[in-house]
Amino acid sequence: MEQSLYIQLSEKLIEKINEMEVGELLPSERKLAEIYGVSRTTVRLALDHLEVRGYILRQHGRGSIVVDYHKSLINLSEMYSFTEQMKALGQEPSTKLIGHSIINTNEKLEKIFLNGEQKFIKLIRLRSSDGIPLMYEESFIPFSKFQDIKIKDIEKRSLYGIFKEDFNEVVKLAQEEFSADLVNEEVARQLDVSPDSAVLQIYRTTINIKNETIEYTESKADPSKFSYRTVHHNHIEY
Amino acid sequence: MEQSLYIQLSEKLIEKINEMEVGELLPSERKLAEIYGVSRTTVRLALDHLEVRGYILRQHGRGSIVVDYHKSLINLSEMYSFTEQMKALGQEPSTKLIGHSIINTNEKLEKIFLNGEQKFIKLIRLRSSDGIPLMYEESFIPFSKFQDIKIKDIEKRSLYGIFKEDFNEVVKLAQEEFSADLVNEEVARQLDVSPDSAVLQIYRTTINIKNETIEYTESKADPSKFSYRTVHHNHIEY
DNA sequence: TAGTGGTCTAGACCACTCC
DNA sequence: GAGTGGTCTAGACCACTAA
Repeated sequence: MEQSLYIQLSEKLIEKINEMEVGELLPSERKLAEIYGVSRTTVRLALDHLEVRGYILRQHGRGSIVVDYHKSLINLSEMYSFTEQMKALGQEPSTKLIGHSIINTNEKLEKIFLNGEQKFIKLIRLRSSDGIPLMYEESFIPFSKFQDIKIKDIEKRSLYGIFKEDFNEVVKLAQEEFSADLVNEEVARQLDVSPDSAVLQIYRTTINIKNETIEYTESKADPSKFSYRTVHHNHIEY
Repeated sequence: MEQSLYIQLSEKLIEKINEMEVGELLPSERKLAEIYGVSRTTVRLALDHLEVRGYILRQHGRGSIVVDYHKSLINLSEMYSFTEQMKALGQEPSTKLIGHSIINTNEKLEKIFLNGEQKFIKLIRLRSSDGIPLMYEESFIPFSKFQDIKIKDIEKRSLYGIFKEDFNEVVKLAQEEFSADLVNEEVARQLDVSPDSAVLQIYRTTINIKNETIEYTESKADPSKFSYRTVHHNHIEY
């Protein structure tokens, strides 16, 4: 599959940016268009892409400024994928499947999935990076859609990869909610933290291209080892 | 100041979307261009704006689908402003200034501000919504830039409003980090939660248009009353 | 196959920054 | 005033969805 021009251009520009210092200015949009033989529109699409991902900031009348926010970001507007994010930060992710079962629906799951599904597959996973446990995750996926999932694959492939390759379910969007909680005994043991310590609680709902909910996950992260960073751009006036 | 065409168009489209049902399709981009007498580029800019803010989803070959994610979101790519976000959710925000002092720099602040600033103004605020305390915030702003700040205004105006109107400092971008912690005695008392309960810990650094750090804030939120939601769109392949 | 959103071009004018 | 990013136009072709 041939990538679009502006994506290719943004990749070339990332290489260039990696050789530059924070605070330096990129060539102007018109110059970049000339250098790479594309229209200014395409250059702008590539720069939009880089701005959202924390490689540059743009300043009206001045230019595109190199920044390094991308280095410390778990997430910008990209989809969350533990595996991908850890690799991007130069760490070696691993997943251990602690348990799996088929459960009946309950009030909470009904409110989330809204499709009358009666049974769900529950997956309990421990996520580690460079061998250190970071997150304890309980995931729920509808049985009718994913009953043929290969349990053995779950430790080796990402859940979203399995969804796409084996079930043709493409994740379009995820909603996440952040909160905090105290650990229980089981989670404390798995994460190797003291009982009654605080954990970062993340609730994630993922939605496919047809607007159906296909996954709900509750994660508990050790706050001393895993935190979540994001960047907001100011688009509105104050 | 005249707003750009695509912003005006996006506002008109929000009115239209508010009269539609979730799941309905907007007119096609070409039709919208014709209806509103603008180019398709302008329509696309307006739709980009709406997609990022959770009003629509776009599906290649199908159309722009009305969704209501904007209703449950504390944040999309908009800047974080407690006051604005609470109002958007239909709640009445209030701020109580618990304390303020001038402090000397320390190792942590030096690493964050990186400009050799020697003194900082420290503000301790309690943020409430409809009279219920949600967040305990400690903010640090450079003394040399903001020494003339009117302390009395802080309970009445938003900090970012004061920055802009009184100091001509426009916030360009904010970085936030989410973690979790146990409350201490003072915070437990202020938030009216039991000692040793967990709080959502938020660290925020805000940066102005010249790339200078102008504020650093540590917030502790009561997780039973305040959580943080966000949406990620899938731009990459899995 | 018709219609949709996604990408891309060439060109124009405006608003802003910096000298 | 020169150069920059921001907005806008008119038009084209491609890739995808749905009937």
